[in-house]
Amino acid sequence: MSCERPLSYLEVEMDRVLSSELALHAGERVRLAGWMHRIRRLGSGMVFVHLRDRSGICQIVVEAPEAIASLDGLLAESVIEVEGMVAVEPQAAGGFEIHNPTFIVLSAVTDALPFPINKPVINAHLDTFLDHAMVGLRAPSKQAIFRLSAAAAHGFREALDAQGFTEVTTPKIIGTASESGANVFAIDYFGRQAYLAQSPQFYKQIMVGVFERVYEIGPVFRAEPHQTVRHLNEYVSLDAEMGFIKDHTTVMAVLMDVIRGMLSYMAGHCSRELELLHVGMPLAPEVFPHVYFPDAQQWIYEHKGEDCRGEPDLAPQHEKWIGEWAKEVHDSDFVFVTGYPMVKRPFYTAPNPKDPRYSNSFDLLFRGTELVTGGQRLNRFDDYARALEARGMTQDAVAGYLETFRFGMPPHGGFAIGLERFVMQLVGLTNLREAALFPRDMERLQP
RNA sequence: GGGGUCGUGGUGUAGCUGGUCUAACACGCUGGCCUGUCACGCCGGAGACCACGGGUUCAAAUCCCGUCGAUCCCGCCA
Repeated sequence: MSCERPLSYLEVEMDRVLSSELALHAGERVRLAGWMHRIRRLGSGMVFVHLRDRSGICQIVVEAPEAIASLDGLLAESVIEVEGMVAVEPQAAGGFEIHNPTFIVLSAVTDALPFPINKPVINAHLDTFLDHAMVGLRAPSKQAIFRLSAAAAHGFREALDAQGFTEVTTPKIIGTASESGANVFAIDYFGRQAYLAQSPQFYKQIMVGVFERVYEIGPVFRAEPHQTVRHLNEYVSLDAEMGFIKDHTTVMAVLMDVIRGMLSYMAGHCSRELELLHVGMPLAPEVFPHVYFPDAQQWIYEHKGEDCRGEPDLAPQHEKWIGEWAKEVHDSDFVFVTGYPMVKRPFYTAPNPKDPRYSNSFDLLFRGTELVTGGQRLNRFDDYARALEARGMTQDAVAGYLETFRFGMPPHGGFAIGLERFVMQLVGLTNLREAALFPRDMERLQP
């Protein structure tokens, strides 16, 4: 029996140079590895290969006949290892390129891609793209979207960690369809009926009783039969919940801090992606403008001539108008709408003590689209008992949840940001599906 | 769930008031030319019985009906 020591990460990576690091190795012979992003065969003895790795793209100039021959028949996306000389070359993008290369083909591609992915614009319908997302996502412009997505989540974590929040993960398979029974997916759980969680709401509140401040990044599942550019049946929710608040305005203050944290993390770490996607940072003032729900309706009535006063909710068009108002009058791409009517909010929502028709809750609109919902929750058991009764719900269905409130819960509240929506609005995508790696909607389960 | 629009080579489109459409263009693929390309360029080539089924007509990619698929709006939500 042999007992060979596996190579460490450092040893494995030791002599691999990334395409973005050529400047550090001018005049040296280096080894690179990656995908053949593009190959241009100029006649008689000159070939340009663009090599793509996780750091970017660099150019390799091939002139030796035997090196050119080693690339025969290879199509884009072949995986190759290259050894060659780093040369200073003003003509090359970035100022450096690889000369006198030799190649090892790690994985040859001989079939044409379903559509070219090395063009500035991907020329494929969204549906076609999604059918081939496994390879389409390699396109730099598509990569950039999901690097931004990752950075947004990172910024969210960083901002909340700094405020003493603890990250938690809660079950996505749950035993009771609690919050609003109609919108959950039922699954078979060893012969019993179970459901996919449509929100970590109950668990994050429970965890406030443990940690005071918690957050969670995870998928949520909505069995809503919608077919629009801003809905998915599975999406990533950035959830936060905190105890010992004054009311929903405390939550709003934390949320503003988080949004700014997300944006500044992206600005600091994703300049390349932001530039590639032509994304301008949104206007996010120190304090986001906010408008009380009935006042928003009154404003719409007076300025847009549409009378939605008394309606329990705002329509997408109303949200667009509010967003325009915030931008024009307050130089902000973000705007809070506070005090949504209690009838439109779930049973755990805390009412406005001065006018119990309205709630201590809010939505945050980002460029005219709903991005965040949040608010203050009830925190006393008796209030829950009354709220459930008023809605004709039984305590049995949520018994475990209610135990939390029987044994002492502080005034608390929280919010949930839709990650894909955030990225969609930031980048200016026209369809939320472009902000999800493998989106799930009513029709799509693959890939 | 209600309504609108659309289905043409691998991809994106043109054609669609019926008639040399033997289906055009661009990207991709492919043969050739070019030693500085980087959305290279130039000359050739392959590849689509026009989503599927039925109907009208002398004649259908084109008009009608149905089916399937896609897409957008509304409702609902993040």
